[in-house]
Amino acid sequence: MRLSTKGRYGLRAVLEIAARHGEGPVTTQTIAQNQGISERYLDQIMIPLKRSGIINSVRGARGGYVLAKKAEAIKVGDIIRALEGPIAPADCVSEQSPLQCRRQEMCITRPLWAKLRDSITEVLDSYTLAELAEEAAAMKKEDTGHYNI
Amino acid sequence: MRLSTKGRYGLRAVLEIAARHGEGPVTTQTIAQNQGISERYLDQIMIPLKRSGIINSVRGARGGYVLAKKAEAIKVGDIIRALEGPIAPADCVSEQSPLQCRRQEMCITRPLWAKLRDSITEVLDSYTLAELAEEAAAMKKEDTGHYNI
DNA sequence: AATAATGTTGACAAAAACGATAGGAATTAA
DNA sequence: TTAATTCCTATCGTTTTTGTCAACATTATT
Repeated sequence: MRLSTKGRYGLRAVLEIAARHGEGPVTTQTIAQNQGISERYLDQIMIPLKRSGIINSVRGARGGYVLAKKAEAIKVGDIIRALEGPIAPADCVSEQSPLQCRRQEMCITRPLWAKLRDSITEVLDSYTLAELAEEAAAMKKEDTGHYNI
Repeated sequence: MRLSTKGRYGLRAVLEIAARHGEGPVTTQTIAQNQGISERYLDQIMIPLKRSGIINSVRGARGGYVLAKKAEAIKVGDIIRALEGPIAPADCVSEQSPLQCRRQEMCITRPLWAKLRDSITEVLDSYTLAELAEEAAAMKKEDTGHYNI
């Protein structure tokens, strides 16, 4: 029951991009420095985020990353799914193509896992990037803006 | 966001013990056969379950495992915690001794992880073994009782 | 005494997570 | 056009997790 660093770093990265909206493309260097993440590792995280249509890249000098949609339209769940795959406490209740087990109509624990999955998605999909970025902006006024985890 | 086999197997094992209440101690052999789990692996799973006071062991011939308390008093969450550790989507919001990060009062994502943790525990602690075992008993009447995942 | 069961430890392999490195390819600014 | 900047991809190594197996000690029953 643990999120990997990929999902957590990814959310922070996108949050950083959202916070710098209006400054033009944000480089991985900027994100890595501000968030204390390895820049190379960050490179790998940005790829699936781009493929999922959450961010767009701008190549060349003065390039970087920008949000692909409005912050209001990006759910935290989208970011987690892009980086960690479909949400599934057990394979048999995966959001995408759940694994069929021999007697799932006889399985006692399956309904429990399904309820757990729904509960998780409900939380992750209830937060949009805009809501989180707003809080971030409020916090930044009081400090340097360096935040973690 | 995935439960390991330890937790899932463990729940099924305890469920099997609960279902065989009245038959005396249940051996790992019986459980392993019925659930299709490696007996050696099961050995390792039983240890933390015993340490957590969920089951008791009976050594020697005709020994095995029995529930340490009434099935009504055992929550699914207890079993998961015993086998997977404290519930924590991120270390900073662990149920037990959360890891302090430098500026947690400035962290934007932390409240989100905390809410996620609460949502997970709420589901896992809402199910008792008795409730699940009841369903299992009802199902067994209609079939051989071999169920998975 | 023999048997059947748990308790404990260690070793092991496979997979995933984590992070670093290197070398392009593409674009823009100068 | 050249050089700088940046994305992009692939690979590699380390560590941790996951899952399995085996050997031996301990205990209780028969």
